[in-house]
Amino acid sequence: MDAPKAPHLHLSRRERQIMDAVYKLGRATAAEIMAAIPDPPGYSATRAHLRTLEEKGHVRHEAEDLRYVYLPVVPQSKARRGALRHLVDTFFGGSAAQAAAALLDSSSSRLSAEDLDRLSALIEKARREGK
Amino acid sequence: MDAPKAPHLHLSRRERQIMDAVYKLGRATAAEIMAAIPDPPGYSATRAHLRTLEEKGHVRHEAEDLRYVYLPVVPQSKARRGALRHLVDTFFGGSAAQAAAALLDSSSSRLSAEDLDRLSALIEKARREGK
DNA sequence: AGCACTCTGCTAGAAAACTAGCACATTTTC
DNA sequence: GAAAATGTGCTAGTTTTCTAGCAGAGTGCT
Repeated sequence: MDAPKAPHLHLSRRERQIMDAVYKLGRATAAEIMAAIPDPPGYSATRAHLRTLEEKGHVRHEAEDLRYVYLPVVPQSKARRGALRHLVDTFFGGSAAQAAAALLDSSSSRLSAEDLDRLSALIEKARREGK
Repeated sequence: MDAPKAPHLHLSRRERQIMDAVYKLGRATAAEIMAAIPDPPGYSATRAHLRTLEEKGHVRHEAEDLRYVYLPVVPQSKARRGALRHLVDTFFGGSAAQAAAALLDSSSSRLSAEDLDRLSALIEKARREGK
């Protein structure tokens, strides 16, 4: 039992930025990760942080084509849940519904018809289950 | 223009925890904030961080009944947007729909009938606007 | 008044984060 | 097979973060 439950909780600023990049990219080299960070550290610093993160159990690496490709230890699907829970908790008083409403509202123009259908279906499902 | 656009981006670990507490509580004293942090710093440390955060323009305080009550400078409604955008971007490939789906899916049992109605209405609205 | 309590501001030392640069290894190019 | 590129591990120094403790100010109680 070494993999942390809540990935983001105790990370420093840089470590968090790097983990964000890793989750965003899925799998990436040090150079790619560095490039994905807004206010990027140097290459050397990035690698050092990645080594630290690996030691802490947040990422692992695979040797691929002569370099290391880094991957999150906690899979994106799990990490998502934690991140969502945290956000809902701190910004929406724990109400997932309010958070969902904010999502629908803020980017209504970008949702495709298929997206809307899919969401409607989920709501119907929730209705049935809740009944 | 001194208030930061993306509140969470450059904060240290403790500062981020404190800002989370401030947003969660809305307005709170140093003691309340400290109590709201999982792995809390000492009272003295909390106050020191609050002073730093105030200096950086993240929080302000009002004297109330002999103590200071701290409030976020960027209102929750704005901060939410940024937080959502960031989360959607790093964990859901930029797809708000996927994020919303995850929200509906993960906590379907907790959504009330009213919540579901409200969400349905939002979806309908989006459909009309998108058409 | 004197004492206890609670809060603030400040400061300095410890701890952690952050970073650049070097040495070594492997592959590619000439 | 030498030189250039590219990648790794490591280490040590600087900077920032984090923290506890103390002094002062205000309030309320006896």
